[in-house]
Amino acid sequence: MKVLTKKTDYAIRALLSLAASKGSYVSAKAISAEQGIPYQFLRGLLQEMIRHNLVSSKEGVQGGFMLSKNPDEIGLKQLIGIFQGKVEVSECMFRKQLCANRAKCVLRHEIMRIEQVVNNEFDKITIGKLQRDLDAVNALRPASGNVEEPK
Amino acid sequence: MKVLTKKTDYAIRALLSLAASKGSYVSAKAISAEQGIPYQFLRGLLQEMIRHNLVSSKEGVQGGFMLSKNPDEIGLKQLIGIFQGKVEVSECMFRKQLCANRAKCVLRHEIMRIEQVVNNEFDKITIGKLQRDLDAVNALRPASGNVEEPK
DNA sequence: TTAAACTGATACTATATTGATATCAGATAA
DNA sequence: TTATCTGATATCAATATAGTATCAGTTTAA
Ligand code: FES
Ligand code: FES
Repeated sequence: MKVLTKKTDYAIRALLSLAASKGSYVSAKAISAEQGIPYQFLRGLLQEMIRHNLVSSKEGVQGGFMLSKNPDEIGLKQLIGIFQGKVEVSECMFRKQLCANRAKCVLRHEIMRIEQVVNNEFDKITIGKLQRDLDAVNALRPASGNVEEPK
Repeated sequence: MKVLTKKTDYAIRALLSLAASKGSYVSAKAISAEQGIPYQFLRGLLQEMIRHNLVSSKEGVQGGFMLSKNPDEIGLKQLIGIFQGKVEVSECMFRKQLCANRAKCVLRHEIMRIEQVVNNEFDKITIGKLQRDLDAVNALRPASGNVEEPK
């Protein structure tokens, strides 16, 4: 059970790159290099995020992408929604007859409760929060961009 | 994002069938009919559950399957672990170099917290609990096995 | 004593999802 | 006026999910 797919993972990283260069355009190429994301794959993600009004773009030389929202207004819940589809219990409830009385279905009820909890938690994690957390960590080891790779 | 795949979904239902016939063997055919689970698919699931000591079997005529544990000792967390692989954050941490200092990685940290919560919640939901909840619901509408299908 | 009702074990197929590339047209700045 | 960008698609490969088929062996009961 994978919580975050590559798409969401990459999208978060890309947004963190954009958040770090607030106010100026960053090219897909630059983000790709910085975050190690396959270039064309990233392009697709950025276009998807344009459609959802998370970023805006500028074409041509020196063009690129920029956040079109406050980083605190971009939550993981939304990103997961965009790139993985919203959290679903299971498709059991779509099979007619088999789950009669689904309004009272116990299993469904229990899992929707968990769904709630998860969504709430993911909603609290925003790009802004991650950015600040990241800054805090970087402040502790101010030297190079890279530290020793843990086992 | 699908929380429960068919495998887990079906496994839960099968276990509920077994729990309802405590002490006697129930054939895969019977479970398949009762729960609307594709026969051969179900067989595979049952065998997998034997390997994990959740059920035991008896071959031949009048053979079948039986719970080999107390229903309260079978939690959804374990079932998800068996049929969907244990909950993982994302595979980002396996790509060497890209996530240096992963011990302090913010995103990873946040998501592992959620992972904890989810696992705890899933662990609380056992076959025994579902069975009791189910009984309670059935007690409210004691007549036929089926009620009107909600829209 | 044998046929029907079972499970064990495995191989296979189909479909969907995920991850990744490739192309070409058009915009823009130097 | 060309190199650097994005827009928009089309395509492809790898993996995961869902479901089917087959055959061997066990057990019960007629
Ligand atoms: S609605 Fe499907 S298991 Fe209940
Ligand atoms: S360990 Fe991979 S994003 Fe942090």
